[in-house]
Amino acid sequence: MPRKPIQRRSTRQREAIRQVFKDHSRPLLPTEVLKAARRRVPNLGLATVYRTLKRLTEEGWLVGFGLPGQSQTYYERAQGHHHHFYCRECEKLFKVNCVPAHLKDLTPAGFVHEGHELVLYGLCKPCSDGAGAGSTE
Amino acid sequence: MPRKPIQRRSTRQREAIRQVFKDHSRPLLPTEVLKAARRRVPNLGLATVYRTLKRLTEEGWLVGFGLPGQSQTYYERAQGHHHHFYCRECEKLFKVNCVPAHLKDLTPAGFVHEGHELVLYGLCKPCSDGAGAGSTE
DNA sequence: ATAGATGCAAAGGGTTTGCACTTGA
DNA sequence: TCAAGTGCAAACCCTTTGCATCTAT
Repeated sequence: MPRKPIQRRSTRQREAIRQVFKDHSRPLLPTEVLKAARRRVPNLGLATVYRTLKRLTEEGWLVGFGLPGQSQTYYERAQGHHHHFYCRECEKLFKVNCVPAHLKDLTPAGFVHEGHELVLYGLCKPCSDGAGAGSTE
Repeated sequence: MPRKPIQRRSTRQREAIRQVFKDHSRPLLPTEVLKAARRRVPNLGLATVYRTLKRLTEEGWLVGFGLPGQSQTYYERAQGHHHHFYCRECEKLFKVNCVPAHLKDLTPAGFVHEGHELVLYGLCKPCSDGAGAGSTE
């Protein structure tokens, strides 16, 4: 039986959430998305944010990822494969280029490599310079 | 003032938990540790497991890490730096060698690299061969 | 009209914490 | 002795889900 493709509607909430990601380049937490999206849809609910993030991720418009040791999931637009540098001082995330070849080489013989997740951590330039947190909003 | 170093006592619970990690080479979840340790200390509590895992990690005897997209934290003995390959089929974790130099090179200029976390994922050999899950207990 | 979407509150899963009791040194 | 450690239950945080209501199409 041909499964009927679920219809997707365009709602104020959904568009507001999409816009938030168009306005921010850095990875966002669900609560950050909620806060930002509420500027357009004041009574937006957190459940809707979660449902929408999940939906947009399934559609491939967003990608979610978690930091080691943190239970929360960050989301950002799915544009180009890259990784992250996490500053333990200001807790911001920075994009880092990927070197697929090297990483793939680590895959044990006979194993099928489908993807990878990498997080570097330490201090970002602003923090290592002794300055306070930078402003990479 | 010289801060008084907190005294560490040797208890049945703590030794039982340590023993669990000596008996298993693969990363374990807190509940798995609980289950295994209860064979020695029947009425061991989950809270004690969490407190002990935290303590042993602070002492450097264990290392904890999380898989992208999973909220749980795995623990294993801190012996030699390495990473993991996660099989999406049988959900087992395999050790993978590390290539520090390459990863460190990804660190943006001016940033201080203190560490990194890498997870490769795909199919392990047994699963890609069409066989059921292997037995890498 | 009607299936998809929303908001709220309740429920879930993992982890932490408060507190009285127990125990190792 | 007595502070460190433990067990239990309640509390927490993040996320999902049930359900009545709302709204694109």
